[in-house]
Amino acid sequence: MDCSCVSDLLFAPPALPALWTPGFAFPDWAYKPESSPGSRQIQLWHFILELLQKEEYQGVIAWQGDYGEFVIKDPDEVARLWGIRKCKPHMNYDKLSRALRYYYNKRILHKTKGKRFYKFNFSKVVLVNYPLLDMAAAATGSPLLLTPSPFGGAPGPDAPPLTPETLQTLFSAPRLGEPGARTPLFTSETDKLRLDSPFPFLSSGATSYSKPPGLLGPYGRAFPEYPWNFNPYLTGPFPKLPPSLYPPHFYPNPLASSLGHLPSAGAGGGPTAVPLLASTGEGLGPERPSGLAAAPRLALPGTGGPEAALGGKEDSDSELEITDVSGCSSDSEGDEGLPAPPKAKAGKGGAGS
DNA sequence: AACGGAAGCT
DNA sequence: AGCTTCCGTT
Repeated sequence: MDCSCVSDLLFAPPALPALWTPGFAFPDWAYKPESSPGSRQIQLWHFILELLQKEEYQGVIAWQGDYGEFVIKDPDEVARLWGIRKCKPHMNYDKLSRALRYYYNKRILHKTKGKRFYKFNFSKVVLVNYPLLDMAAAATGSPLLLTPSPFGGAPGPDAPPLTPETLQTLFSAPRLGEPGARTPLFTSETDKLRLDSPFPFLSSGATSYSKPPGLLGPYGRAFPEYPWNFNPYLTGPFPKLPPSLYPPHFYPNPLASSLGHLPSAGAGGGPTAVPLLASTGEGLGPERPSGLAAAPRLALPGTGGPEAALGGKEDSDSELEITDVSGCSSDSEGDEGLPAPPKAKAGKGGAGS
């Protein structure tokens, strides 16, 4: 009750400027859990997403593999961070992974080959947060939404099912990265990138999609460029998170302060009402070469040095960031002054898998 | 390292 | 409901 954990503070009424258009700069669903009925606390998948979104944690957890795949490079650290967030000092990977396993049934996550490799089911995540979309789609017959079966009944060219471009248009994202270099998105070749690829997960949630060979091609392409303007591979600087959601307390990231407002491209009367569609998540990502994992990260827009954000130091990340459990009251756990020392990652240089 | 049952907590 | 804790099994 009195755990004055910051997670509670996340609730703080966003002093969001009118400039902030939910659904635009960053997928609204990414933080939806806090406000979703039934769960006022941060959810694990959300936290994971959060970490994945910050490059500081690349040595700990990072997108890797295809679409929504990520790997937990440093299980202990992830667990520690999670423990801090939840005021559960005794959290460990064993427990955390149990929670992750519960996601299997929920179809939010599933395991992929490789140790500590998991994969997000974005569509599920979106659906979870925007059940209305589904209904709206059904009701309005909106071409944008979940297309029942990409095959056979696929909408014609007239009613393209949610192509990235559609999304792009709808939620035109301020793409910080330059157009050509790392985010070629949909070039003539890629623009066929639509839902002609398997989309089983929508209805079945079965998640066994296969990538569209045609457009994915060999690893050589850029990032998937997710719809909703959220590209997991591109821990983009701009949209980032609304400061109010991620208190500096947890993420002393200069970004926060530089984010007074967001470059909501679609601003000016965009379709804010309906944030995004649930489909695509997995169907439309080209693959990402592992080599690109460390692709040049975008620089922060204008403000504070990007350097500050991540600094060149990946080593100190864990120590710099979330280590503060002071916000947690002891009564919520047996956490006495946090026995867990700022675990210095001994031989963690490479942070490799 | 991963899985999943079982019980417990909030 | 969403974990957390614990644990036997693979």
